[in-house]
Amino acid sequence: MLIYEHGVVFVVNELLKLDNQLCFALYSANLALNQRYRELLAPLNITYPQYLVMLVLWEKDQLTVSDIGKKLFLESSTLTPLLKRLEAQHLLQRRRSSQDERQVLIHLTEQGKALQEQAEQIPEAVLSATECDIEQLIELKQSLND
Amino acid sequence: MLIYEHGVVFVVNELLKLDNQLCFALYSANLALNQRYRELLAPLNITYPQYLVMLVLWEKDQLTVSDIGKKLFLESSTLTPLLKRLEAQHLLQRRRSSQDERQVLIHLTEQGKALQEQAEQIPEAVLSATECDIEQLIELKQSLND
DNA sequence: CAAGATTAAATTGTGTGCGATTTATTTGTA
DNA sequence: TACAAATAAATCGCACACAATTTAATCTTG
Repeated sequence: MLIYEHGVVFVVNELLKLDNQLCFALYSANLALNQRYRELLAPLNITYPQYLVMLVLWEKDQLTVSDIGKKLFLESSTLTPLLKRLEAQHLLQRRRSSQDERQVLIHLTEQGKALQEQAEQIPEAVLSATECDIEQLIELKQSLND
Repeated sequence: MLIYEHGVVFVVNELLKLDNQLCFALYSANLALNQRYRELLAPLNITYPQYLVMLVLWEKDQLTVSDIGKKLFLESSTLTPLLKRLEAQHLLQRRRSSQDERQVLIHLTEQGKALQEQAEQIPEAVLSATECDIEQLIELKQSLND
């Protein structure tokens, strides 16, 4: 900013432009991802966030709302209604913990467990098919979560 | 799937796992992005999608709703209410085209134009600051938009 | 043990997003 | 020129997503 002032300003502007493009790429990639999963999950009658919750529960059952929230970076204000919808579909049940009545334990129903097999038969991978650089995105996500 | 059946199944499973991780990385990176922009844009009193619309209009004014939709991959059902909110903030105006009364032309107000300078003074870049691989994500976005 | 602090979910209000449909206008064509 | 098809926005219903607040239970500390 001292001698090469114009140059520095230019570089900063270019960086901002690139940054905008980059963030927009992420934003619109996410839109496309949702679109893709909407079709893919239509036979299961669940949305992508609901699918994520099911993935978490298939991995480990009997979690609390905030356990799930920590794993998925979601607030109870998002999860509570979402979980109620999954409960309405008989995929899981919500029950107050007897140890700590503040907590609500989420556990899969038989139907919820059965859905896993159906989900595994969803044919193709969504992103891997596009043969993109994989590790980099995961690193990107890591650095975003700072 | 013929001779190395178990091996293939394993590879497919691993691919699906990786795919889930990758999509989740994208999903949660997008959550983090929104979070970051929420803070950044708080002084301007606009959301990230609203900011994207303003970016498009700063680049080229007098676009129709579907012009903006094509650039941002958004439907009129998303844009119409969003544009009404920006109009309510006096950042733009909506006017039926006289050439084609079906179209609605969006044009910036003086206040909307003035916001650009304020936006440029938003200090740092959001993503570039994390020094991630940049080209790769843009490529990823390209392949997602197939 | 009682009162305030903390914690876990739920609730409320606002703003995306999109599929499906509707309304109004324009285009195409018989 | 009339009338069906196509197009552009808008509307409606549903599902996230989160900030701010509320409710209920538990913990802490005097």
